[in-house]
Amino acid sequence: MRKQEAILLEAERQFARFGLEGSSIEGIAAQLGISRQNLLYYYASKEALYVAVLDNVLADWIASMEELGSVDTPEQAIAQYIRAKLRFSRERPSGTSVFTREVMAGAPLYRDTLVAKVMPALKTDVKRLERWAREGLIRRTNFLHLMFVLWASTQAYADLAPQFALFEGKEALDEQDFEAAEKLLTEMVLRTLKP
Amino acid sequence: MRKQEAILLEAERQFARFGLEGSSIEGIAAQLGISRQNLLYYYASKEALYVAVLDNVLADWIASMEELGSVDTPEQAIAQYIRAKLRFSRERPSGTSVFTREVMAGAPLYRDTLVAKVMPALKTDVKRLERWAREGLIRRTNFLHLMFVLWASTQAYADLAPQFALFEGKEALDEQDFEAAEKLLTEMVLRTLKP
Amino acid sequence: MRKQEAILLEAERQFARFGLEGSSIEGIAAQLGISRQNLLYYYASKEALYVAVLDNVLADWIASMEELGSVDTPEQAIAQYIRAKLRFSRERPSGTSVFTREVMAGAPLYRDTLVAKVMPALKTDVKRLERWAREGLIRRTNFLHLMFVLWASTQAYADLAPQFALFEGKEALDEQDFEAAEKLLTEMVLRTLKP
Amino acid sequence: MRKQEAILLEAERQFARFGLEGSSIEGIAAQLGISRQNLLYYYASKEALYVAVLDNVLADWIASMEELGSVDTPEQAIAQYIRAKLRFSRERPSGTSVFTREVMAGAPLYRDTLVAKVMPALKTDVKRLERWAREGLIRRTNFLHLMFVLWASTQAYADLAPQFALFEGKEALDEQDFEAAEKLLTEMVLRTLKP
DNA sequence: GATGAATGAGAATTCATTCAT
DNA sequence: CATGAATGAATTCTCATTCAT
Repeated sequence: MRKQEAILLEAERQFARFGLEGSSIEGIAAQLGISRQNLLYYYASKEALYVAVLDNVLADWIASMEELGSVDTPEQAIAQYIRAKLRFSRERPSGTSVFTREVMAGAPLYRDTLVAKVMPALKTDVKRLERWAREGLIRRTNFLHLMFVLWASTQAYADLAPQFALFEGKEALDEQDFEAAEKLLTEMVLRTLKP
Repeated sequence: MRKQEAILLEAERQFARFGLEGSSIEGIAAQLGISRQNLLYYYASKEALYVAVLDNVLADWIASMEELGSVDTPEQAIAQYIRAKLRFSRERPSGTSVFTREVMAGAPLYRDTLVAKVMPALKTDVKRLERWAREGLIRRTNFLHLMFVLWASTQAYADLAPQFALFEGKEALDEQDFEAAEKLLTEMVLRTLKP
Repeated sequence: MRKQEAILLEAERQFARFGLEGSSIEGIAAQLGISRQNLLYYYASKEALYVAVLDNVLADWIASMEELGSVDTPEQAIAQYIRAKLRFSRERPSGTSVFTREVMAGAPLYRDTLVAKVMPALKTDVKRLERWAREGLIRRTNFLHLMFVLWASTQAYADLAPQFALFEGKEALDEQDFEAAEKLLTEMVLRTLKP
Repeated sequence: MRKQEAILLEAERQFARFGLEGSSIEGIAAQLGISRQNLLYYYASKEALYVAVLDNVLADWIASMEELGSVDTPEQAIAQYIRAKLRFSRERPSGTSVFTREVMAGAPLYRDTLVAKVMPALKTDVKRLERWAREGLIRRTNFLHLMFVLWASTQAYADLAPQFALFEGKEALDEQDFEAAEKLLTEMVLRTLKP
């Protein structure tokens, strides 16, 4: 269905910007040139639409992070992780922000999914870092908080992009910003983990 | 007035969690045990209250960051900056989050203040880092993005605290988390900037 | 058509319980496992369905009351009338209640049919009672109101059945209740009419 | 508050005629010349208003039935009961009908109150009849169902009044009808209970 | 200061109904 | 026959705000 996806994307955009309560079904439908009731034909309620948006973003996010398994060295793995996460922030800033908003609200509607799907990925990453540390490939540090910092930083290039751009005197972040961010973050982590 | 401040703090808490549209004057007043008309006596409108909250948070934030000037070495300065920002995230998580939300929405109501009051501080910090780099005290890197990363990370310990806590299996972040974060971030930045 | 009747019966059940406005085409269709559009294929509108239900109930009611003509004594006639009406209340409680609801609403959609088809039957009954009174077979009393009372009482064993059952501590009225009602009502009327 | 009562009475009238779902807050408010929101200022929701109506009717009904205690003979008691119940049907037909509608729907919102407040009164009445029977003052019969019949009949003079009037060719039931009903019902019961 | 009363604006849903396929 | 798609009309309810006291 073309239409369902269009609704999903527009809803994502508005939820990201205005939050669940700040967005209206009317506003989303209007932007798409359809009637409010027609939108409700596809998604039975605002909340259902919201959850569908989260589901959709999460699925894409998981897909985009999955390609990372087949990497040899810690350096490559870390560089790839940062690149993938930043790319997602760049290509899907709204999706990223909807998640941040949900988390900031205490994840009232998405806590279970967060625990079921996001937490395991994080735990796997931490365990891999710990294994590498045991093998002497990287220096030991607080890997969980390292992941938090990486998560927060890469996320911010979507969530806080307007502020960053404003401070740079730009309309929006551009490719150079994302390259600089990637370079810096990779540098920071690699230096931190150098044995 | 005791009451004005109480209103401000409760509003801050609710705006942080539910956003501007997700919060209601009624809800804030109810939590304080006063009538919504009485609240409106102190703050003429919801938007006025919201701006007052932002003003209040910003003033406290600026105050808490100002003590940093009189420090000798880059190492001390950076350690202090991270400590101060994390302390603010810990002690004023709601205030921090209200700001993040406002920024995520594109700062519709607070853009000018952001430019007038926050940007200069950031520019000063960046310039100081550049001076130190010229003096050979620290390694040159993209200082602006470094500040972004620091901002994002420290902010996240307020905004994403529920998620971090959830992933740790805790009810809320505790002192150890903030200490770990401070240690890790300082370590990361210092290693990044080591000449 | 099997289906038309199934629709009619399910609609009768829901109209009886929730009223015309309290019932929805969707709800009736769902109970039958068909789509609401399909239901509308058989009955062009909700109102049409409602009238069809009333027509259907009325036809069956008239049929069930018609067998009464060929009875010899007043006693037998009265006993039979009460039995027939109670049996209808028992076997077709929903149909009975749809009628009561319509009447309570002032019969906005069914007044004419009521006058054309129900009133004559009532008048016939009253006239027969008056004839018997003239012949000295029964005591004279207000026969019209007697019929009202009989109508109301027998009807109530459908309409108010949930309340009666509740007061008896039962889930629903059972055979004994209907037998008791029949016995009592017959007794009451016969004693009332004994010359 | 004059206004609260006015709302209650108008709501009673409309709920009686159109049912809970068939009535609209807008319609009730319009009839009173106030805004929909103003009505909601007094009663927080449609359901709350509905329950308030039922509470109000029940209180008045209980009050109107309470005067019956101080009566000497069964004959007087029965006559008084019928008179009181019919008077209530006459003076408060809407209140009576709201109750009937609620019961017909299976008492989804008022079952508990029905059990707590109405059932005891009925049980008391039945017990009193049984005591009189033991004392030989009245003939024994099924007193519970006798009460049901009385309830149904007297109730019908409110609920089915439009139909009765229609059958009599009147606009509405008048004093004579209620007198006839009272006379007939009393007669019926007394004859039924004559030892 | 504080609150009862009132309202305009808007938002989410529900629902009957139509139309094309 | 049956249903996916779409919409107009209501309807409940929430909420910020105003005003009088």
